[in-house]
Amino acid sequence: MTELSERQKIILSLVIHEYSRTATPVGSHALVARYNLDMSSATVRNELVVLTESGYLRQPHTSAGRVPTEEGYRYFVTRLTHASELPGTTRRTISHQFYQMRNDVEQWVRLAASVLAYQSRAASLVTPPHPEHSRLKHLELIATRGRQILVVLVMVGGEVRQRLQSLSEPVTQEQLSQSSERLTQLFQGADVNEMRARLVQLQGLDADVMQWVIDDLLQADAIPTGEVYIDGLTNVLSEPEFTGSDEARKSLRILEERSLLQDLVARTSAGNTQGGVQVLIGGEGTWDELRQWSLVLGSYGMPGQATGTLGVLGPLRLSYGRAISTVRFLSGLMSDLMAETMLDETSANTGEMN
Amino acid sequence: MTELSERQKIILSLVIHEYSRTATPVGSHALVARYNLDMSSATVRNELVVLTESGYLRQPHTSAGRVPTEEGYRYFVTRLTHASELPGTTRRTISHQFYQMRNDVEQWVRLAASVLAYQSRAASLVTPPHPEHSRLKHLELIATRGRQILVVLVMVGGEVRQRLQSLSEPVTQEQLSQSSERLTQLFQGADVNEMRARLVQLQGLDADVMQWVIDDLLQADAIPTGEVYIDGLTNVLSEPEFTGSDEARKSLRILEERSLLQDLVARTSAGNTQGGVQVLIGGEGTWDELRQWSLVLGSYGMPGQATGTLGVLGPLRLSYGRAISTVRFLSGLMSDLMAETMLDETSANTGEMN
DNA sequence: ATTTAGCACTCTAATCGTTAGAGTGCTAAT
DNA sequence: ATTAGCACTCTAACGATTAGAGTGCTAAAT
Repeated sequence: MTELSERQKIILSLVIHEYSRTATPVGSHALVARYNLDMSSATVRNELVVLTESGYLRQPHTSAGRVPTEEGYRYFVTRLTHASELPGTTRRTISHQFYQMRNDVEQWVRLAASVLAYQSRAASLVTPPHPEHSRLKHLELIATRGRQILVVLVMVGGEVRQRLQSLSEPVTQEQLSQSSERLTQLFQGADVNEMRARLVQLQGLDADVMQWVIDDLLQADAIPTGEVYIDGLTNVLSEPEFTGSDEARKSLRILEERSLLQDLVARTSAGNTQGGVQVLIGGEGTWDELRQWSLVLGSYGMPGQATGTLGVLGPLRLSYGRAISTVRFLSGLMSDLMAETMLDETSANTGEMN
Repeated sequence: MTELSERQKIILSLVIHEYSRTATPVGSHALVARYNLDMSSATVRNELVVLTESGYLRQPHTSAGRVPTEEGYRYFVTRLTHASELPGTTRRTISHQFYQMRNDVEQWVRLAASVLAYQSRAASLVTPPHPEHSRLKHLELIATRGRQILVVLVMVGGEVRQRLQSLSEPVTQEQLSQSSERLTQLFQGADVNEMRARLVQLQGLDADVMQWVIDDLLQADAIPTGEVYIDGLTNVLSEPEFTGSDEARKSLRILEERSLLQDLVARTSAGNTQGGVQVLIGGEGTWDELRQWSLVLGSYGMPGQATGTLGVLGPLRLSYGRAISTVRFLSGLMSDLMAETMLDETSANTGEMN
């Protein structure tokens, strides 16, 4: 509501910090003792009353310490401008690990999930880069058996898609190779719309193939992203808030509700933002399943081309500073790395680059 | 130790069944009441003494009911010959779902994990099919930018591998295409050994490329399998044995120890076997991390070519009947489906088929 | 020779006061 | 404005008590 004094802000931060550590309500005495505050517990107590009345703190019961409310966390996160960076040595170590496997994007995803989970001491989730507007780079048709062929699509940006299809009648690898070459020539750099526009000019095998390709790409663009890698589950399962059976345990279901996560990841817009990083606290009133969770989300990749999402998932008393700085760092690192390893050579044509 | 009487076997089964249901020690009265046994609790009690002395049951404390020991489960599983099949309607539903997405092997894996978790009410794990002895079907080189090229390998069986590589000097797509065609001609149907043998005949770009291909395949064959899909975590997390914090919660770590799972999956040989399905109970003395878990493992695919593993992971009091029948059914279904969709057309050359 | 009824005994888990301690809010003094 | 002091509150821990489920044994019944 009303603006807080500087001292109140500090006390709020300390309460949040202490509660993050201990997961138990924090009282005035404990605060003064632990942080060597040069004021008395009574003074702190007075401030706590204000913070409680403002809705940033809450008392489980009359004679207990204070617990941050979702509002409290939000205020704290918004004010968290100084968002500490990761230490230099850590940054270098992580960069090094990524450079080690710069050839295998699939590996990045796992590495990112692992690093994120370790650094934030919470669960992490990472999606592979997903082309926002796929453009074809190369098309290859390969005979497998009888009337079955394998369609391999290489997209601009390096993504490879494959699909098995049945033809109405058998063809030779010879024919397939010719068709591949023809279609690659014709549709190189094209996106779905352009393909569809030019589809009418084709006939026979070529037309069939391009119809499949279009279907496949439409489907791929519609689904936000295939898989969500999750790591650090045990970090979060051992937190006290997820040991009680009823409400708490039910909320673990979100770890399996991939669809929910995809939904979430899709609209990385709601909630607090912190230097390119989104912070969702307690589901923000919208996602009921997330009432017990906080989510720090970032994205990586090249906007307009291929992007992925990465994030930290933990209890409300998540260590936001650490989570945010790690997400931000990885977000930048992976984006740089992507730009470096697979620069888009069609950008000249499309003019999408600035 | 000594052979059990028929009645003792029945009672053992009932104890296991009841304990599976309730997760609490089962006593003589409860057994008689619940299963309408036409004998008195005293008689049952006498038999329970025998079963306990034989090591199949155990008492948490003097005046408690009985709990099955690992030995007890093993005996029970071994004797479980009648291994009930899944009901016909269920089988048909599942088959239908698989046929729906017969084009996308990646989807099978997820579907299998989902079905397995649902049917067994436990966690499930499934690995994608992994070629045991990869043979090249088609090789494609694609220019990306400057000196970077994308190497796409299509293996016999349909697996597609991709890898980004840097050349020492730039080449045109023209050159790459020629090289692709040449190498595909030359190495079609070859496995790693044959590639290595014929590598010396090559030079320049071709030699470089084949060296990468060999490296990649060696690495791929060495790692048992890339990813292990897990589903149904919440099924297992809500079980009472995993709510206590100490020993129990620590054992959840195995869900993240992908390496352990891969190790396990690799040697599908130890432990009890039940019609092609492996049953590991309580780590079988070898895997300490699995002391609290049981694992029902099966494999699918075409032996000698590409196989994957699928299994159920749950507490010791897992519903073995259900788990085994589901694993067996899926194992067969997926094997059939694989054979059907991607028959190996080089088998004539290699003579590996019977 | 089994099977079973009966009974004394054991152990857990739930219930219920009791209490120590951490914390609050208020008032009066600094 | 801050703080010392104090009465008050509420939880969580502790201990004692008890209901109930279960056992093992003995003696009677089949």
